[in-house]
Amino acid sequence: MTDDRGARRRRANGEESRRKILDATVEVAGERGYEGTSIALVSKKCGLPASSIYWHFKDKDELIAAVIERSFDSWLSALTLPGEEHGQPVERVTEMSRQVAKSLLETPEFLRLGLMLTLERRPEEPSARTMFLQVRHIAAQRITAVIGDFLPDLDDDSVRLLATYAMAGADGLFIAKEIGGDSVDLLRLFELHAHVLFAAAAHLSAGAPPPPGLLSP
Amino acid sequence: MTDDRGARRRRANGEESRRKILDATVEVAGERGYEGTSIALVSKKCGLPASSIYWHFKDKDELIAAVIERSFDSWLSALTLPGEEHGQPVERVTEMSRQVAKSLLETPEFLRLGLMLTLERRPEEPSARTMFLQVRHIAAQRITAVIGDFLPDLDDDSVRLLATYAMAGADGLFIAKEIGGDSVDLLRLFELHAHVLFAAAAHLSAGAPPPPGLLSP
Amino acid sequence: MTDDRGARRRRANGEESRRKILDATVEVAGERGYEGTSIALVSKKCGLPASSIYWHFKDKDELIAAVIERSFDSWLSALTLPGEEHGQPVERVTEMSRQVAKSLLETPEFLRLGLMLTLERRPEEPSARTMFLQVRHIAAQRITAVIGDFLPDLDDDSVRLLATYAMAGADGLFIAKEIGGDSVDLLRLFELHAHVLFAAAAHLSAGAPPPPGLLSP
Amino acid sequence: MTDDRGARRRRANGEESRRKILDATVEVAGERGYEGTSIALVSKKCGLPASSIYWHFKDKDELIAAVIERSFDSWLSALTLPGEEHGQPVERVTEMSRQVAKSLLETPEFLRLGLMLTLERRPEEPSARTMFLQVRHIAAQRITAVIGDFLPDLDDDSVRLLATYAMAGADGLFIAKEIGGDSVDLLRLFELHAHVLFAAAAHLSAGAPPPPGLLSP
DNA sequence: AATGAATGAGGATTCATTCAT
DNA sequence: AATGAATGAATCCTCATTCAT
Repeated sequence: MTDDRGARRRRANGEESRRKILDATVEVAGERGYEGTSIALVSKKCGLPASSIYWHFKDKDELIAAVIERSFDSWLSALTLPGEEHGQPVERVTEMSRQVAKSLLETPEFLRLGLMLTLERRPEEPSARTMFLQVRHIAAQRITAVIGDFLPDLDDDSVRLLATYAMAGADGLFIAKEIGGDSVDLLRLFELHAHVLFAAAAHLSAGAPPPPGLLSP
Repeated sequence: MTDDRGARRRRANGEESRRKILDATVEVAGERGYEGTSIALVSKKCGLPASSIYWHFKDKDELIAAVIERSFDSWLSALTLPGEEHGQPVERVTEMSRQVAKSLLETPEFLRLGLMLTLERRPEEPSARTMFLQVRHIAAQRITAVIGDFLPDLDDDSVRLLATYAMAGADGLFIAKEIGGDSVDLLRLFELHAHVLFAAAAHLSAGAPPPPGLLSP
Repeated sequence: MTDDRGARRRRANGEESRRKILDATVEVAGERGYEGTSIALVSKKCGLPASSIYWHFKDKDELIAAVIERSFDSWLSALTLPGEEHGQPVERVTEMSRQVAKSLLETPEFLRLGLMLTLERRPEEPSARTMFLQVRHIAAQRITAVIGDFLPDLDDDSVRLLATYAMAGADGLFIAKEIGGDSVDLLRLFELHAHVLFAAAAHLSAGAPPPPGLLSP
Repeated sequence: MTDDRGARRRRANGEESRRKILDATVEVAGERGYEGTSIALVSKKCGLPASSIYWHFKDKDELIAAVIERSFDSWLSALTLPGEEHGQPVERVTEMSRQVAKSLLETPEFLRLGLMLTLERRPEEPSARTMFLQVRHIAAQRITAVIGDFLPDLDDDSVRLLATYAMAGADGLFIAKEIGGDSVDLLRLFELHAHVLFAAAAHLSAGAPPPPGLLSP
């Protein structure tokens, strides 16, 4: 049995190698961004020679795009959103926020790398960046759907605005956590964010000048 | 006279060269981040040879730190905050938000580069990153002061939480604008953000007073 | 029956694969020479994985040698030389020239690749080069034979010189065509070459100091 | 004095370095062609690190183009063509041929590399190839001029044909020498070539006047 | 008869930086 | 105050080839 393992080690195993490469790449790219990710470093981290990486991925760009894709998938699946059947809006949105906060605490590489790619404005858009914007678009659509569901009276424009604001808050809070470290209570901030979204919704549906103090108890 | 002029010229050129280098660097670094900024590219953009850049700046790290510093200064000076004497809280905060939104639209390189540096988690913290965190800390203190001023009843913890939330919103909205481009109405979003901050304040001050120490580790 | 067909199919595929590889290699090597021909490129062109190429050919050197060999064969067979029985020398040589010109127009890869290999002076003579020199030697012998046949009075040295000159002309004209493209009338040039060979023969048989002006009308 | 030399060695000397690089490159490229010429090999031959080569030349392509240009110049200047004032046509052309033969024996790298580039048909024409074709075009014009001078009665088409034939002969004989080595008497072959050109001229001017337009497509 | 996977060596080129002038 | 030239380390990527299946 143990002998077998030794043999297996020597045997080519594409699937596993691919996984090892991706694992190493998330780690490196999540720390250092697109340019900072060198094939040599990934190679060292995953134990495979650089040329083997090129067997599995056309080039660095495709490698990082693959990382984004996989990270998003695993991040999404880590997000066990509450069913739609129970609970009141406030509680459900709060629960969602909590889920997102937790997932960002557990797998921060996905968003960190994605935001780094987003902020880069290089001439030749790397496909990794495009990939992130795509998966982000998917997330945005989900949020829009949820908001439209919860607040059926809101016009489309306001729904979109609210969705943008919701995502922006998540991005910003994530960054705050990255900077502040342990001194930042991400869960509480996300709770606040959830609460506040209702205020925003009220503000938007009430139309211009929302009566101040409406939201305070 | 002519000698004097020649001398002045030469000295002036020194400063002009420095400026040209910094100008080129904001452009490049704002597009490509820390690693993506190469001395050769900066050299090509500013027309001066690479070795001249090293006459003005010790190394790449110091160059980018200088860029951050200068960008922050010019960003701050573009921020003509309203005096504290007039207006109601709501209006004043709204006006502040508008100012910030406008400044981010005008000089986005500062925050873009800063956030890129922030997200990078490289082993040897470049002083450019540290520089950004410092200037960001200054900004955070100002916001905290303003909030404490407006809402004197709020406990310190809540003020800090609110300040964090305020900055996070700004960061997130900036990113949303970077991604969405013209389809994102940054001014309106910042207005919403201002409103929302009051709701958050209300939530924090009225809601079950947060157990002290919850936020600090 | 069906089994048989399956078996035959499989065996036939072996040969077909070999052919596909050779086809791809002529194309690539005719364009880029020995060094410029990469197994990866050939693999992409023929659709078979690189390792399959190594099943059919020991290494790159042998692959290109095989290409040379096959190209020479097909070039030779495209060369329907006139029988020795009929016609006068002038006409027969002219016809030969025409044939050679036509064959070079139809399958230029053979000579192009061959000349590329010839001009390369690398330390370790690749067997591909040797192969070309061998087949070239065969061609040279044929020409020598033909010349000796036509001009029995010529001494061996002069025959060899003439043969060399004949081949050199063919090579040079081929190159001229490669450079000049459509603006070069290869057929007419080869006709001229044939004519001129007789003048050369006359010059050589007349012995040293050829009477100047003998050839002018 | 000797000390000075030691110091000079350490001192940067662009002109000399450039020359050393070019010298090394002719040697390598003349032997191995475009693809076979590696920057590492050139670096080793000239003693300068690879990165220094990139200070003097944008890339490999430009380096080899520069080699072609310089080689052609030095080849041309090695060609001490006889003055036009004295001698009979036959002798003058014979002398010219001898000069060309000698120059090709002395500096064969120029034509060898040039022909190698010529034969390559890669998609992205390297500028080195273009450069060779340009200098070759200059040479062709000179030959055309000389022929037109010597044989004023010849129509333009025939002059061009003859010039093409003359150059083709030179190319072919050069290749014959490359293949045959010492067994090939290049000087005698070039003498033969000179003679033959007169025969060709006679053939063209006396023979049925070529139908005009025959050569143009 | 074929191929997916692996691999070390080497390819061209760019990097940040230095140094003599 | 500036710069032409140099340099070693690193960059991404391709090379020819092998091997287990």
